[in-house]
Amino acid sequence: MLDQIDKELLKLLQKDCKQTNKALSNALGLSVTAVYERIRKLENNGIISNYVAILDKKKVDKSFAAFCHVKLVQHSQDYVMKFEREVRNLDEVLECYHISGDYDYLLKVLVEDMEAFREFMVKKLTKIDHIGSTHSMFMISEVKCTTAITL
Amino acid sequence: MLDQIDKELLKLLQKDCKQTNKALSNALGLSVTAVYERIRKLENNGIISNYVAILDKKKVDKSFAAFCHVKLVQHSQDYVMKFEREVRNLDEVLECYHISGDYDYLLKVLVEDMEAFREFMVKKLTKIDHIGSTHSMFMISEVKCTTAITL
DNA sequence: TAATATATAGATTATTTTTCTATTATTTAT
DNA sequence: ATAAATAATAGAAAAATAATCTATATATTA
Repeated sequence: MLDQIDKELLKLLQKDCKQTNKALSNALGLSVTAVYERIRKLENNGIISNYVAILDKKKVDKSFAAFCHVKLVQHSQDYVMKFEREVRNLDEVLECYHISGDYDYLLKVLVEDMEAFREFMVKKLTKIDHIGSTHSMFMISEVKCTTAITL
Repeated sequence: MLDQIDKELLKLLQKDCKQTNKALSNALGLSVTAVYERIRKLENNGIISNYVAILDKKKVDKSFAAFCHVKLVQHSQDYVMKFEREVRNLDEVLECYHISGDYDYLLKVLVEDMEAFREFMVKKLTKIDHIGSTHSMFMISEVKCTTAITL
């Protein structure tokens, strides 16, 4: 489905999606139209889901990251649905996964500082019903953070 | 530093960075030039760090996510530096954070399936020197996954 | 309040994307 | 193997967009 050229193209677009088709065509050794058609196809079949601007966390004063484990008191369909819906609406939560192990969920939370995190926990996360327990870990430093999937 | 218009603009660009300046100008009630100049400034001062294509994990057959805790045997500058350098070079590791708590690091690993994960652990991660212990959790489902920071 | 700096709008130019047509590869069926 | 059909590519033309420039308005500071 994806040939080697597509993979190379996706690698380039995952690094910088604003480079011109001309630049991409040079890098790939294709014509501009060939690149254009390949991108259009990748967009249409949903392999490329969207194009986004990535911000510098420090420069926008959101450099405090926490990872929160959450356990629900019960796992009824109802409680699960409600929790997931509410978590999706929390701006501070960038990622949330249902995971295996001692806890049910792992959340990646991004705020300005510890005080903001405390506020988030007290006023938002633990206000969600049916949360049994939580356990948080704090980011000391970021070693790697990319969105690029290697194909 | 960032006024309300900038924040609104960044929100739009974090959702879709390929919309035209015309579309942005309509949404913001500004002229195309005003939008253009604001974006240029946000790029130049590094608030926008880059523009990337986001791929559909399932469609590129990388829907198995794992979160690995890693503890080093020692925390000498040397071991730490070496571990971090090697982890950065692993394509399967999209994110790696030095964190507080029982373990030293939390890694987000993305591969095709459990077998690929096993391979990753045996052949790559645990091949890195000075790793004391690891503990992995597996994603059962993705509740939320965004790159957009709310300002 | 005047002087300076900053932000905006509208018009123009340069680039880029998109469309179109023709040609070349690749696949499929006979 | 070969002809027919399909898909991919290239180059040229048209349409859309980005980038630049000049002038005007708005805000800041001395």
